[in-house]
Amino acid sequence: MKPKIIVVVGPTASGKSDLAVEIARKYRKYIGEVISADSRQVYRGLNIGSGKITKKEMLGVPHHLLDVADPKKVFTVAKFKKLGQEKIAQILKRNHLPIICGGTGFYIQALVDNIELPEVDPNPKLRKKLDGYNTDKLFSELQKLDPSRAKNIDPHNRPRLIRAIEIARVLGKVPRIKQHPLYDPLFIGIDLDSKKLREKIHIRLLFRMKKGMVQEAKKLHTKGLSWKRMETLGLEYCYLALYLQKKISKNALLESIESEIVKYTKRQMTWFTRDKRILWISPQKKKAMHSAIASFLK
RNA sequence: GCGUCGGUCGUAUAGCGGCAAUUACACGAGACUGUAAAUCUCGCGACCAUUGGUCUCCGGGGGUUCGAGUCCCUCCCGACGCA
Repeated sequence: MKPKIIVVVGPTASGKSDLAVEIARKYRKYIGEVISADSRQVYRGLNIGSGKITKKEMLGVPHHLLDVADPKKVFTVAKFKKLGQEKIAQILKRNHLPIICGGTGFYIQALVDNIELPEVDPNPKLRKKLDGYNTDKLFSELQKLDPSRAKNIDPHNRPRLIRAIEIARVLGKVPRIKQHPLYDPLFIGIDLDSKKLREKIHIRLLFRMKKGMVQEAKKLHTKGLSWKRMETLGLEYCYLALYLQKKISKNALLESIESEIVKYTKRQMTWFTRDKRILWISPQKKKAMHSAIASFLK
């Protein structure tokens, strides 16, 4: 029997963190510990802007994989998967219940389904060279190395083409993706209608501005995070970086962040709705959710 | 009142006689093998359809032309300049 875990998913601002804490505290027999699955909350110092849960909001529930990386360096799915598996093992050893909670679909898939990622380290030299090629050339290069991968890959997506070539160079080809799940997951998805979600996004944004999101970004920069790097972090940090460099106005800052977040939630939903295991729960139907969890844990 | 420039698909913009009409944003749908808040694809007048077809479109009205966002006349609206 595989160990049981709970997975809480949903778009940004839907209230995942609170729900995870609630679940962690609800079942006395199973003491819950939360593992965050968020590609930005892993970084130290990205707090308000990434919507990281505060100590107070944790209500004593242990949280893992927050603040485990230096924002100056690139964190990856592979690292996340490794750390996540370690954390889950530790939690299970204590006889506690792991609750994975986050909005980064790829991270969740990697960890929960234990997908086998090709063990090929990034090769900066090769990447630099390949970056000089035009996209058609990258594609034909991959076709030569691994025709079957070339068939499935998006021929316009340069970063993916480069990574595929990088792998094929070392392994001869890009291995077919395999998964060997280690856990028995129950997926809970937070189901909010888009109007309600937009409202929450708006209110939350204003709240975070008040809490000092701009100052946070400024501080990150004085501590050595380059504007360029901050821009690649996306959403709020991207526009905060532009704003602090005086490239956009305050109005543009707020408008851009808000509309980018809305777009991001759509991309998240595109990912999540593909996973038929997810039990979608609207906030009014929490009772049904809890009874589903209770019977799952039996 | 005179003069100049301009009014194009939600917004901004291209177009200078063969056009359902460029590009960007917004919007919608979707993909996802180590940057995943990233990266990328498709659609965006309507209706049918397999390639394709039919209709309606560029401020209003009229005209020239086989054919008009595109040229001419006129009217309406806006910006700027001169009064």
